[in-house]
Amino acid sequence: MTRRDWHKHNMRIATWNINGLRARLDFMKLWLADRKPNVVGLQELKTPTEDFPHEEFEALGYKALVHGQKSWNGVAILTNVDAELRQVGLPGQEDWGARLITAEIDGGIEFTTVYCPNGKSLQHDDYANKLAWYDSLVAHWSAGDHPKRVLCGDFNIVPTALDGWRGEAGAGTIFYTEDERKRFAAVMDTGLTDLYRHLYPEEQAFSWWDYRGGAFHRKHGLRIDFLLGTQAAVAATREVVIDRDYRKKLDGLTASDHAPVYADLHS
DNA sequence: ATGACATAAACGTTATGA
Repeated sequence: MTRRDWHKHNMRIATWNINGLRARLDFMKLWLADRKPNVVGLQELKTPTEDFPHEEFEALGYKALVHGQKSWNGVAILTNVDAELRQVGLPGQEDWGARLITAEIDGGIEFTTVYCPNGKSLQHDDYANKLAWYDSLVAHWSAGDHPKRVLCGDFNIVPTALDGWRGEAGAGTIFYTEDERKRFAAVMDTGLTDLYRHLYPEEQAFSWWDYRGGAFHRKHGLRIDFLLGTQAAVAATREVVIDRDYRKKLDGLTASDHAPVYADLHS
């Protein structure tokens, strides 16, 4: 079996909010070499598209499709298999940052990664914008059609009490509001399943911890980074890992405040 | 206590993040 054929049957896909591509480059290389993912959705590049360091990833066998911008936001798809760009930006929401990119992956997966708006606070205009951005995401996603689709990224919503360290006490506060949870449910209702939660219905596992106040060690985290898939993707999923070891400092390098999340798919 | 950390920005202070 050639390497190309192997990838048609076994695919490791991932999502990772890296909190600054240029600041995280050396750390990312260690993770890529260790976990060897085939497709990675990245969020929060904080880098203009034209400054993306393609050669650094090409040296590791990856090419990148990039939707960046200066200072903030920015998404990309890294692949070591063939991929074709399908969509750059969320239609109707281009003014709210570089937050969506889609590629067709060799082997038959349509792969989209998103960096959903944070919202800042319930009183802030960004909160209403966050809800509107989700409405646009649902409309855009519903207009598409592909048998094997993955929507992954940093969703900035805590879907259930189990997914946030504050549990039921968080209800009604930002990330935990009914309005946000309705939007997340609307995304799921387009025919998507949370790959981690599907395999581990009762586990409490977080993908983000605040840098401040020793949140990681105090287990004050949130699960806000998701790999969502259609039934064909769910059926192919063999394992899902929230890679919390890579939320820790490594060889003196600072980690992102988000852990990578990856899934192994077989077909 | 709106702090704590970390990142980027023609910057030594401010905006953003979740």
